[in-house]
Amino acid sequence: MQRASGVAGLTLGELGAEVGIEVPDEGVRGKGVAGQIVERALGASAASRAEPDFVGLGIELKTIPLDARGKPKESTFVASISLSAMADTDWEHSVVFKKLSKVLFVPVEAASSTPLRERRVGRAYLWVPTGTELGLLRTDWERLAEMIGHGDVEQITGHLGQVLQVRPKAASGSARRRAPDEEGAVQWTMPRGFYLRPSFTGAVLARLRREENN
DNA sequence: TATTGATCATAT
DNA sequence: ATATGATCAATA
Repeated sequence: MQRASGVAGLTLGELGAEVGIEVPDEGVRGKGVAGQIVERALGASAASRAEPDFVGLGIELKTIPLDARGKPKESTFVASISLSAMADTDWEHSVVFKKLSKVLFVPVEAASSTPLRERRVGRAYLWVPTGTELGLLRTDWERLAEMIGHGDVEQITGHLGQVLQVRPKAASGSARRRAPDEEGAVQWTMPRGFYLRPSFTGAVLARLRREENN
């Protein structure tokens, strides 16, 4: 938290220079760069592993783009899905549950009119989900996991899930992964990931702000 | 204009 | 290839 408060107010360009990461001019080339910069600045493991970023602390780091009103501009990617493993996993053992047990949200200005390098980093929030929040996540996760396990992955759209959704997560539209079909055999489908809806992360941040002021 | 589906960059 | 970091851009 001390490190996080130390980077609040800096721009991505300034912080990127400190940690040796160049900020691209084109927005399309800068996807993820805010996360990379903040990872290095705060000393996260910075490895692409299915574990929390701060392994010893069990804390997952997420930058979150906020608009001028302080609301999330985008959904928050949580984890890739091992489609073949979903049938044998329950909520408490899921990677989503593990990653969301503790999350450090680091806000970043998101107005597309502001060049990436001029966007400022905000004050961080440490989110530990309440029982209510966990219940919402669990309900969505179990519904989606059951569909995948039963071979109905192709029936899943981004419309499903009140707070947690499943959406494509791939380098291109031609990517394919193994998944169970309706008879338990293999079918090939698009890689997918779990994402938190902006309305949910917005409500979470609003709660954390309220509690800060009380 | 909000949301879903598609895509971009880096690391192992 | 597949995980991480996400945002872009077409659609509803």
